[in-house]
Amino acid sequence: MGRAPCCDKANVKKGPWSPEEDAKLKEYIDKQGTGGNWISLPQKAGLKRCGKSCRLRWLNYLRPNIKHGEFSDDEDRIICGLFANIGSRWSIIAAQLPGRTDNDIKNYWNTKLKKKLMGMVNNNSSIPHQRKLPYQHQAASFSSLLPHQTSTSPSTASYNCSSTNYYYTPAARSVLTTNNDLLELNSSFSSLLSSVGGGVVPIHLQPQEIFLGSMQNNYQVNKDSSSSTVLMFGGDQASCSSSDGSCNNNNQIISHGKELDQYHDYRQMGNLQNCFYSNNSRVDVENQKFMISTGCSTDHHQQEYKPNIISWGDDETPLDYGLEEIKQLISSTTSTTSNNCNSFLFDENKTEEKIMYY
DNA sequence: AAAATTCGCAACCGCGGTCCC
DNA sequence: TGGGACCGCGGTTGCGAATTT
Repeated sequence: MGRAPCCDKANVKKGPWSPEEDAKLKEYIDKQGTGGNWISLPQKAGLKRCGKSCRLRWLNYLRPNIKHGEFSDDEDRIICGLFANIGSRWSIIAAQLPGRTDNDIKNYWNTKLKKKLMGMVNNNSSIPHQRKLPYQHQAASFSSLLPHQTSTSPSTASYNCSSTNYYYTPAARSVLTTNNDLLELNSSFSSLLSSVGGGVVPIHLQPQEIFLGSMQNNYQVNKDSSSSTVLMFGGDQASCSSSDGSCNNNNQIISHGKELDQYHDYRQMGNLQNCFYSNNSRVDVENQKFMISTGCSTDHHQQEYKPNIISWGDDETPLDYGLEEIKQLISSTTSTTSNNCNSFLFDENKTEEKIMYY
């Protein structure tokens, strides 16, 4: 009845493989092959290991043509693309990447790629001990890992900010440059924003203040100001679809309803005019944080706000995203840029009060 | 310089499907 | 045909290395 037990579990070695064990296993398989039976292999090869362990060691480390080291941009794109389509089917993804193992890809995704995808615009400076790339590097590397696409979104947005006091944090500085009174969104970040469903919000106004990034310390909004213009970036719906939302283009305020307790509607901060933001951008008044995201879920019944993609500011961004959320993000790189349905675009021929949605 | 913390990766674990007796 | 072993996969863990405090 049935087969013999695979191994004497009390008598097998566990833990890291020694070079001697590696050599034994490699030599045996080179000469004899696996024989299609991993369970009997360790005994034949003179190893005190479980067959499962031998198989894993061979497949993930010893077999020929295994690639070690950095993943290329192309590999990143393939992984992202496949993950968006099939999820964490690592063995299938690995089949598309010669020399890479499912374990390798899984580790790479969990430790680097996911964070690269989610956190590249996040200023995590408040998070202690966190290793992070320079902002420029993060933005550049992120944009390069997304699936190739063609976008009709402008690659660079410029904003006439002469006679404007503007402040931006180091996080914003990495994606914004000033050039003869023009505030420009770096092309790499601009394309990134559009690729993840965010958009550029160029407005022809005469703002008094522009705040980008964290609103901590010196970057606090002047709550008494009646003329501050605040630029925010983030994906949005093409219409005011929120059930409790409002949309007031005439007053140059685009908002999507009252926010939950800790995430106030920006308008509640004062008499701010010319406040543009998407329903996915939030200002955490209590903690004075500015957050953008390309997607969020607001459970009105549970009174819970869950930013799930990007935050920007001195904010501890949750990186523990759900599979569907990550897939949604990656998927949006193709769906939103192909039809621009989520991107803000400014129509130069229109009046300053109007923003067109495409 | 030492301790604390976090990261990265190899290896293990457990489960579901398949195979074999 | 049923029960148990095997296989392969994805999730999790453990630990050394790296980094920060």
